[in-house]
Amino acid sequence: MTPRNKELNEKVKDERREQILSNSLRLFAKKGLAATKITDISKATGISQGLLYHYYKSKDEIFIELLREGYNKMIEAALGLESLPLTPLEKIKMAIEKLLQGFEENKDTAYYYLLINQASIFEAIPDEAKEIVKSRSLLHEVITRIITAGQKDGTFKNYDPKDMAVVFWTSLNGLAIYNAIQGEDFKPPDANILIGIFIED
Amino acid sequence: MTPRNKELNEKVKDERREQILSNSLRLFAKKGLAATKITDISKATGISQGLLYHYYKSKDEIFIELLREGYNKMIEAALGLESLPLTPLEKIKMAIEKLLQGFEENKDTAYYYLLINQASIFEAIPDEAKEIVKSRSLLHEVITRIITAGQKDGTFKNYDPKDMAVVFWTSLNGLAIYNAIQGEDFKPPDANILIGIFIED
DNA sequence: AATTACATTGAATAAAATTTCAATCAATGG
DNA sequence: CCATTGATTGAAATTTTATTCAATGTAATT
Repeated sequence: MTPRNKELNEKVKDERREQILSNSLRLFAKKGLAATKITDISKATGISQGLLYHYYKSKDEIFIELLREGYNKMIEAALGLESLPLTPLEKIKMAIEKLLQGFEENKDTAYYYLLINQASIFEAIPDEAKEIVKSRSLLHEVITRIITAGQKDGTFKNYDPKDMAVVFWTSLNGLAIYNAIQGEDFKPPDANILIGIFIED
Repeated sequence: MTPRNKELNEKVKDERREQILSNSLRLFAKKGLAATKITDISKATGISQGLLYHYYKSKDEIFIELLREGYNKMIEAALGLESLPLTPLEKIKMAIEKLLQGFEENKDTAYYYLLINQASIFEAIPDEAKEIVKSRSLLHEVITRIITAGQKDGTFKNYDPKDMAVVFWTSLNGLAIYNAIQGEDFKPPDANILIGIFIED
């Protein structure tokens, strides 16, 4: 009865979704949600506009899915890092280095950062997206805990750990944006400069 | 012949322009260029859509004027700072403190930052805007010079001054964004944390 | 009070973008 | 090779946004 293998069909569908998401991520990051038109996405993906609606019911839905993906990746990375058997200083170093390296190697890392920024800054984004970015505080909490531990063991400077976490995230975020602006020309600064925020060297 | 005093008329016109610009700045910063509609601007300014076109021939034109204003303010501030009779360390301190203070006191400061970011990041902005943001490098150069001076006199750490300038600007930029996200809740972090990038303390 | 200049309006028009949908196509199991 | 399913298309319909413009209002000048 079934005219086509169910699994294969699902696979094709997943691949299409994947293509749409990956092109949308790049476009949203480079042009912004509002400036990215449905036709931009379908053209970039190489499909008709109609087909896009077969997979997603709106641009917003795609944006939300990407945002959720991005957030999950970041939170996973942060919690993973926290649970590693490393000293607080090693954890902070690793976070900075991995991120800088991520920017260079894989554009998606930076793209997700830009998406999250858009969702955080702009009012004109879907409510569901606004909900997702509220979990931003979770990331601050992870870093705050690592910093507090680093202060207890005496390696870190003794400023308010929340302030330090703010500086940590905002600096990396600033670098993500700088990376996006520079494009191919991006050369990450020496990670030790940033580490100087946390320790005397 | 002239039915109305020329100067008064000019003054009224300037005020209107001012109103339009000030409302546009806020809207562009909070919603982004593409998501800000002409009707948003006219409604916020309390004028008809038609009148908007009497003053500016497009949304882009308003954006470009604001961007130019913002850039000029920043470059003026940076060059002014550089020429003050202060030590390099005092200059860097002053830059950080003034900026953090500016964010708290005057929303426009942060709004201009967001505008510049949009113009830098997004592809879908007018060519003229792209031209303006190229002068971003001027700001990096000013800070690089101050840092180099601070290294000569022995107060600053000895990383590549260009790298340090990048970290300086990206960190402040990150804070500007954080400030925008937090809104009224924004509490600037202790400026000394950032100063730790430059000196041992 | 009449004239003039131009700010201002609001609605009409044009352009752009989104969404829907009937028709076609392609693959597969029977 | 036929029937079925659902992916895919392209264009029509709808909605949103930008732009133009004829008509009106207002205040200063003569």
